[in-house]
Amino acid sequence: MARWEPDASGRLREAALALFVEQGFEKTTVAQITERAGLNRRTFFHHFADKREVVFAGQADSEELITIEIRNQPPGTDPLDAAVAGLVQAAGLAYEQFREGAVALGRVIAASPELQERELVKRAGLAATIAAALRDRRVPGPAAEVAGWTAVAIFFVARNRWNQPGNEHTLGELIAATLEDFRHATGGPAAL
Amino acid sequence: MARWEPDASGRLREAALALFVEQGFEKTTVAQITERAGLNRRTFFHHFADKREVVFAGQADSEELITIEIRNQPPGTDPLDAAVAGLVQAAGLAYEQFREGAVALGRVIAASPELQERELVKRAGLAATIAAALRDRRVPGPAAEVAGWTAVAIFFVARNRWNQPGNEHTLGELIAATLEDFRHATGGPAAL
DNA sequence: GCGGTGATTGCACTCGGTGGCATCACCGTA
DNA sequence: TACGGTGATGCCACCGAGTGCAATCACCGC
Repeated sequence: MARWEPDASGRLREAALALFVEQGFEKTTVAQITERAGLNRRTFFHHFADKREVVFAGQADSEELITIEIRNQPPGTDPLDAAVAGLVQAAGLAYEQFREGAVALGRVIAASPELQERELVKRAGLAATIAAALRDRRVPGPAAEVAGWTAVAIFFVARNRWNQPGNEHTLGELIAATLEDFRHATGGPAAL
Repeated sequence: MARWEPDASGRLREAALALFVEQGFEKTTVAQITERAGLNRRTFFHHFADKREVVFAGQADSEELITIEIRNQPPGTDPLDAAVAGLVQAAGLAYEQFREGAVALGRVIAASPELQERELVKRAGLAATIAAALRDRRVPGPAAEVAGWTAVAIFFVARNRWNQPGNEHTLGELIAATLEDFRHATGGPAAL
């Protein structure tokens, strides 16, 4: 018989998310979380680097997947298309399943400046990953970095559209549509 | 005769930046800052919302300037060109003067994850400002948001090039060059 | 000289996060 | 069966950021 109930990390996460939904992120203390999970405050910090991390720990690290997908695009593919293809790939695995959970989490994050900060850090990491993958495809450094941020922006704009109440499309479709919108607006009549 | 030395806010900022350069952001406590400035710890938080804010308080709020400049672009101008024109305008005023100070500050920020987080928040605000200005020009919402982030990325990639040791160009020139790099890479041979 | 206003101060408090160490379950091995 | 290693958990003391509240003081207008 185990001295401790199993899956401490999972219990902490569950308790934390429930409390964040109930009373918001800032008003929830780590002590409350560990109390609900039946664990010690110190134990929380053995599983999560800080209070914010428990929110983002759930999402799979799809960065490697994205890198591979970008690398596998046919040579000569436009960098933005390649980057977006990588994101579509990752979106299929990580997002399409649990719309409900994602919406609840999104609300928690949207209500907390602290969590939005952390989300921006994640986005920056994603943009850097994409930029590195594009550089491997011989895209010049500055263009690769800008394209990385553009692809990330497309992804999150699409995710917001996907989270909208009346939405019927898949995330992949919305990513493609957002890329198209951007190209149409900026590559369009005036430029070139 | 004044009971207090004047310009408490300026003295705090000066003391803080000096200490951040000397020993880094995380290893500097607010107590050290106020001690050097000859003020009380509590007073620090009357002038700055938090420890990070003292780093960013210096930079002028050029967001209004950017909005106006974007609004003044000739009708039919490509959204990215309009956004970048706004940034070039702001860059001229805020950056071109003090290369040295900017470089030192850049190093402090680059060495501190906490400060980079805050910088990302500022960038997000900038992107939102640009997106709003573009929507005023009847650019559709999603495209405006993506273009906002792209313009911000162009700006900061250019700023990094501008901060590079051997650089001889102005920030404005580098912004234009980075936009050109991006367009060449992604609007180029494969697309369209 | 007097009252109002705003900047500064002092104090006590909460909370996030860390360091160090003890405890205990579990596992492989002798 | 005993033993030692490993990793998860618990406990305690501590630091530093940030807040709430009230007191103090300079300055300004009257």
